[in-house]
This record gives sequence, C-alpha cells and structure tokens, in this order.
Amino acid sequence: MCAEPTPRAELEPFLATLAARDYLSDEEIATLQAASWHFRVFPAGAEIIADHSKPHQSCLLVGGLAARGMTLRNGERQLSAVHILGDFVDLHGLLLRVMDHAVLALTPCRAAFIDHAVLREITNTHPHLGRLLFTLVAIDASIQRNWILSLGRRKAEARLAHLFCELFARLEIVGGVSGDSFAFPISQNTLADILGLSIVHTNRTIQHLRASGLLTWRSGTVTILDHEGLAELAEFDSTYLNLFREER
Amino acid sequence: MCAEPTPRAELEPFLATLAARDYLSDEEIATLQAASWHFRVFPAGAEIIADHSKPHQSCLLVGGLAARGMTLRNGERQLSAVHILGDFVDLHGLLLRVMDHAVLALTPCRAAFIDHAVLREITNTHPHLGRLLFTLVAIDASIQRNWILSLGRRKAEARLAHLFCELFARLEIVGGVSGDSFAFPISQNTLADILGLSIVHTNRTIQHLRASGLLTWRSGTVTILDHEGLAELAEFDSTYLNLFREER
DNA sequence: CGCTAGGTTGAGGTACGTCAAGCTAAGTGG
DNA sequence: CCACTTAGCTTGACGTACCTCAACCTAGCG
Repeated sequence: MCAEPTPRAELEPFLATLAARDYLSDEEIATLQAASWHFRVFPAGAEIIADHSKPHQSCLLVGGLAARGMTLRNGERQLSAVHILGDFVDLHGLLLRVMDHAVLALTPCRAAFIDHAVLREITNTHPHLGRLLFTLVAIDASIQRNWILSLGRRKAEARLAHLFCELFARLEIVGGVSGDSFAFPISQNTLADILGLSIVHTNRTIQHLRASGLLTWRSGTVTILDHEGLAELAEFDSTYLNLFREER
Repeated sequence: MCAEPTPRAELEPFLATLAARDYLSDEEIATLQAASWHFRVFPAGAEIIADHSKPHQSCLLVGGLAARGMTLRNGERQLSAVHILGDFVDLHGLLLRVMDHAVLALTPCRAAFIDHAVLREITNTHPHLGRLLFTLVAIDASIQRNWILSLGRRKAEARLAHLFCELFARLEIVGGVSGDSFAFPISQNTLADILGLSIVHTNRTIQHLRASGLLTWRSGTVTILDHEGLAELAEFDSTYLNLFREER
C-alpha cells in the first residue's frame, strides 16, 4: 500500500465533519489530536462491534464503508445506517453502554478507537466540544428519521435515489467524492439490506435508475449524471444533514 | 378539570425517565426543578413545533401524546417517533438549530418549554446532567433504529405488535399504564402514518391482532391480554430502551 | 478449466394499496 | 325526540409494488 499516514492526517475527515457544523478552536482541535487513538483495520464483512456488547471505547471510521445492522430471527437483515470516513460510528455507545445493534465493515475498513473515559473527560472539561460530539449523535438521529420516511413512504426508486443524494452530500464534506463520482464497492445483496428490499427488486430498481440516465454504478463507483433530477426524484432536502456552521 | 399541578409535580415523569437510566444527585434534581419552565397546552392536531423553524427553546411533554412527522409532496405523511409524557420531545433542537420535521400533538397535550440558553448552561456547569440529557437523544435514536428495522423488515402485524410492546414499556416507567392498559386515543388514520401503512390495511391488521386475542383497543384504551405472545410476535427485545441504571 | 460470488431475467405469488360503499356513534339544530 | 351531519371504522373488489423461486449469465481466480 502506501506509507502509514500520521494519526493527525487520519483525523482530518472527522475534523472536516465537525468544521462543517461549527467553529472549532485551535485548542479543541489540539485536544482531539492529542487524545490517544488506537487504529485497527477490518476486512469486508467483519463485525467491528458486536450486538449486545458493552464497549469501553468508541470507534471513529477513517476509511471504508461501515453500517449498523440488526437481524430478525428469520435471518432477514436491516441496516439502519451507512457510515463513511470521518463518522464517529458508535459515539452513542458512550451514553448507551449496551449495543442494540452490530457495526459491520461493508468494505475493508480502517478505524480509530478512543476510550470512553477520555471522551467523558472531554465532555467534563470542554463542554462546547462535548456538545459538538453529541451533535454528531443528533445528526445521525436526523439521518435515521429521514430514512424512516424513506422506508415508510418512498417507493423503491425514490428510496435509492435519496440514499445516493445523501451519500454524495456527506462524502463531499470529507473529500470522499471526485467530480460526480464516489466509491461504493458493495454488493447488491448488501444494498438490499440497506433499502429494506429483496435482492431481485433492488437489482431492478438500480436498472431503472440507470436507464433513466440519472446515474451509473460500475466496478464499485457511483457517478451521478443528473444531480438535480436525482434530488427531484428523491425529494431530497439537505436540511437534516445540518450542513451549516452554527454555535452549538 | 383538576387543580393546577405544581411545576415540580409535572416534572416527575421526566425525572422518572432519567432515573430509569442513571442515578440523579439531589443537586441535579434541584437544578432541573429550579429551571424556568414555561407551560403551554395544545389541542389535538396542533403543531407544537413547525418544520424548518429555528426554535430557541426545547419542549418537554408533560401530558398527552405527540409525534414527529414529515410529509412528502404527494401528501403522504410518515411519523418518525411517538412521544409520551416525560419525553424531552425536541431536546435535539438545542444541537441541530433547524427543525427537519414538525412536532405534532396527537391528543391534547401539555408541554413545558425551557430556553436553549438554560440547557446550554446546564451542559457547561453540570457535565454529568448534560450527558444524561444527551443520553435521552441517543435513546430516541435507538428507538428510531428499531423502527427502521420494523419498517424495513417486519410485516404489518409484527410492526404494530412491536409498537404496542414499546409504548407499554415506555409508559410503565412514567406511570402511564394501569394494569395491562394504557390510553391510546388516536385515530386509525394517525396510526397508519406511524406504521407506514394505508388506513385500510392498518384497520385489517388491528382486527387480526384483536382476533388473535393478544390485545384489545376500545374507546381510546389499549389493553394487552398476552404480553408474552405479543412480544414473541414482535420479536421485542427491550435492550434498545436502555432500561438499566448505569453511570453515563 | 472449473469454481464461485455476484448480477440478471422470467414467471408466478403475496402483502399491501386504492377505490368506493356502507356502517356506527357522537354531536347539532329544529 | 328526530333528522341531519360528520368523523371515524369496516368491508369488498380489484390493482400493484414488491417478494420468491429458480434458472442462467458473467467476471474473476486458482
């Protein structure tokens, strides 16, 4: 591969997500960078955090795609969130203590772990930074609310369109897009578990989206050909992503 | 009606939700009770907080049922959360600043408002209490994840069963159940918007649940006849509600 | 060359939606 | 006390979005 990046560089996408929502002081940035991060890699399909476990660390994704997943007894799986680099995947583990879902690596992933004790100390000594971290939890919840709307009321095609609109917007913040394209190297099987659809119907929905000329998806790369048309189809309104800098 | 309850008494359900998850010091309780709460009532159907508004207060529900709702252009509505007394309905508004959904009174509601400035000050001066408040936001997110599983993978009947299991468990904490019954005075139309189903199918699903002897729902009251059977049908696992006292 | 994981296609089934009508109970005005 | 209205519940008939099963196709890989 390439030379081992410095921890400092690996935190950049995370700092970018924060900086997209509020103003970070140099001292706050330094605090985050000075913290003790432990890096680990996971192959595609690996379980990063097990369901019902009681983690003592939280996990920041610095590379790859991950997801939160729950499974019914009959084996059907539903993914409730897709995470990209810069996402503090299980920050809420600090508050919830017991996982009610698993965190899975959808692609090979690189993650940085930080002790809950350190995070708790940050919320004690840096209240604003603490609020900023919890804002990320609230934004995750916001994304989930929108996904509830998708699952409950949007048809398959609009649902998929909305997912791609959202991923593009989120990846843009952290430098995860190049031009109109972003890496999305997952199987249609996995995508079906995100969309709450069967594999077959997922396949047909993708074909329909491709045929309408809104996007392509080849060899693990999605290219959006018509941003406006896609957003129109999805009724995409980015308010819920909180892409504005405000004192929080 | 009855005599005006004291603010102190009206906060009890809220303190109970907190106390179900962590240990509150007397000083923390006093801080919450001493805060300046403004009470308002809303008729059924009223908009408690408007979509896309920028609230400067957060809203604690002290009576009635409320919900978060989003609407598509074609008029279809999806409710993403049902709130009961003691719920800090839009605590996340403190962090998100712009509402990405509306908060609606499903029944006549009584709510207590508190300035964001006060909440922010609490997170500055009482870090543990602040974390506890944000834990409520994280639990809301947890509930939403479970609802994503319901909408994506559970069939109508299990979805409805899960809703009733959850409401019973949550209402139990705040003294909102009597025996096996709780008040649920909403129309099937509204219920359909919670379940992401049509009215007609919602009606048939309810009838099927009733016929299977698991519960009754008459004149605004749900009575669960077979808790175990209902939980079995719903695959209900209360882990996600965080009903355990832990240092957070 | 054969194996495998993933993508694609067709045929038929089911859970759910839509439309339209009739029912019930509560409220309103005469 | 009785029309009349209205909101909500119920039922039937029919339509459709999505599911299931099963086959085949394709590309990568040892």
